[in-house]
Amino acid sequence: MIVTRFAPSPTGYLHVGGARTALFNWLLARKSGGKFLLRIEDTDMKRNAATAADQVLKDLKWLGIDWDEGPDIGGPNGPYHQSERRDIYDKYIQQLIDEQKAYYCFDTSEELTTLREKAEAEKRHNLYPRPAVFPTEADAEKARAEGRPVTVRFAVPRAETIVIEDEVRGQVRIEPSELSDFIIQKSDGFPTYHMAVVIDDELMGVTHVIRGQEHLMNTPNHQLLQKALGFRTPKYAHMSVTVSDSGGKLSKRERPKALVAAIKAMPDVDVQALATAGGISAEELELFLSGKSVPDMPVIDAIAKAVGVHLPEVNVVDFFKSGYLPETMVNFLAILGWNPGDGREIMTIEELIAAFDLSRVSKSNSLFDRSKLMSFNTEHIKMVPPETLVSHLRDYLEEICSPVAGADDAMLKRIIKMNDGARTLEQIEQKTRFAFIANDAMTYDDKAVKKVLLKGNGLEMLELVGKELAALPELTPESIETLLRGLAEEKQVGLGKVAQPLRVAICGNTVSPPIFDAVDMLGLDNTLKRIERTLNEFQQITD
RNA sequence: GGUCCCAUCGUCUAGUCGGGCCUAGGACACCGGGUUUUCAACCCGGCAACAGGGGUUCGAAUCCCCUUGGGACUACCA
Repeated sequence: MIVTRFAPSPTGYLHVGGARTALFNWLLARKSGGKFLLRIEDTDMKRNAATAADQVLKDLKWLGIDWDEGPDIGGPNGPYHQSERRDIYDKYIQQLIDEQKAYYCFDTSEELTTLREKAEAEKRHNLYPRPAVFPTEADAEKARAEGRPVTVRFAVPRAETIVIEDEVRGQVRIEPSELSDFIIQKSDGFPTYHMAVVIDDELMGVTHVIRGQEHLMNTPNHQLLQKALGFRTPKYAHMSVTVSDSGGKLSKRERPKALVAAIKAMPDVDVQALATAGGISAEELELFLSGKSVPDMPVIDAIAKAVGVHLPEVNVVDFFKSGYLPETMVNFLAILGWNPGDGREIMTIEELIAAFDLSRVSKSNSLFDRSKLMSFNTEHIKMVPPETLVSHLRDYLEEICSPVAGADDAMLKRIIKMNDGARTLEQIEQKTRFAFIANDAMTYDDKAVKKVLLKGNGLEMLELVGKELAALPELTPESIETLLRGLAEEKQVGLGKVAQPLRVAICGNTVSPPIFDAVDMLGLDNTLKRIERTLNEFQQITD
């Protein structure tokens, strides 16, 4: 049976690169009827954030990726937090030391830095100088007593060429003479990633490791460790990196970077106001702007909102908040560096599972193309079953605290129907919120007012429309249509001349659902009030 | 610098393993036109690529070599 896993370190929100790795592992497991496990790699005590692991689970669930064993549901091979597996790792580390396959080291980090700099200056590979005779347990005790850091290094066997049989890259050969003795246990007693991953994958029965290309050069170390411990070597597949359209690897740093750039491009910046918006002090904001520190994501989001800039999405939640569907994300991430081979691109999750195949994973890096993502989202909004879309829209509206969240399911269904052809849930929300805010809370878009109301006889037309609407015996989308069309014909103008002033009067801008629906949704009373308010507000300007 | 990986339209890619079916196909973006009460959506059309140089071969996008370009790694991070 195929067993795959996703093993994030809980350092923050799940970003799209991680989501893609998780997805490929998940697809392979689901396709083959195997198992997919989740493991939290929290051996770095300095970097762990308590809530971050929960957020990653939440993001995976939103995407529809589920797991058969994991930290929240347990399983036969737990615990699934590496921090809770110390005794297991200790046992194997001791075994390697006893067998003279690993040895104690007592270097300080300063000494290691010196070693590294020396190698760099001499333009050679930084190989750790292995002692001829390994220190004993007594030596380690003594070092500990003296307060020196004690680590354990793996003595890399310098024998035959290491061959990685990679499912996507084919055979990759590495000479062991290039490999330095690497640390398997840190001075705080925790294993390093290399040690923990090898032990856990063995004990958890993992058969296929799909991970990012950045791990390719770690694989010889892992294979050597497996051999030394008498473990199996799972099948490996190293996926290409996803690069950003702003250049370089798609990384979490992109959002803060974009925000700093946007703020610096502003002519005058009220630092205090922005700091308040983000909930931090002006000093903290200054540090951020000068590149000396990076605040947490909620702070970044809040400031971006205050500034009014759209930051590039990189975390899974960012896409949620921008109105993308999980179905879109899964489809797009799957198609990034993989294809079913028959020309299909827009696919449901079920279709992806059925078609997935490691042999069709691409070797070259791919760029995260946001406009293609947008197009995928448009397609999925059309494809998804209506009930699913209603539930996605509700989740979205609640997440962004939209006034539209007050609508019931029937209303949401109607909103969706009116917004046929929308590209994102965000667009739907923006086009619909006019009907869910108080009449006097509505704001007018300057350009729209100038173009539609102040130029030509827009206000005159609006006044006329208002009078006719007030006299309408029954308000339905049909009756409004009849009225407006009749009016346009009577005045010998296009429907736009009649509809646009009305649109600006009730929505404040030129973007709205079809005007007949918009009026019907707002109701006659509110429509007339907004027309009156608009006339009052702008009539004197034209005089 | 060293080790390793990669290289087809602007972008994602099909075709590469098992050379001829490739005057290189699709999708997104872009441009032009149509439809239209706004924004979208939708329909029709168009632009556009085998990184360069050597080989091998009757024949190369496909096999080999070199160059160039891009990327990953080079931590007591994972």
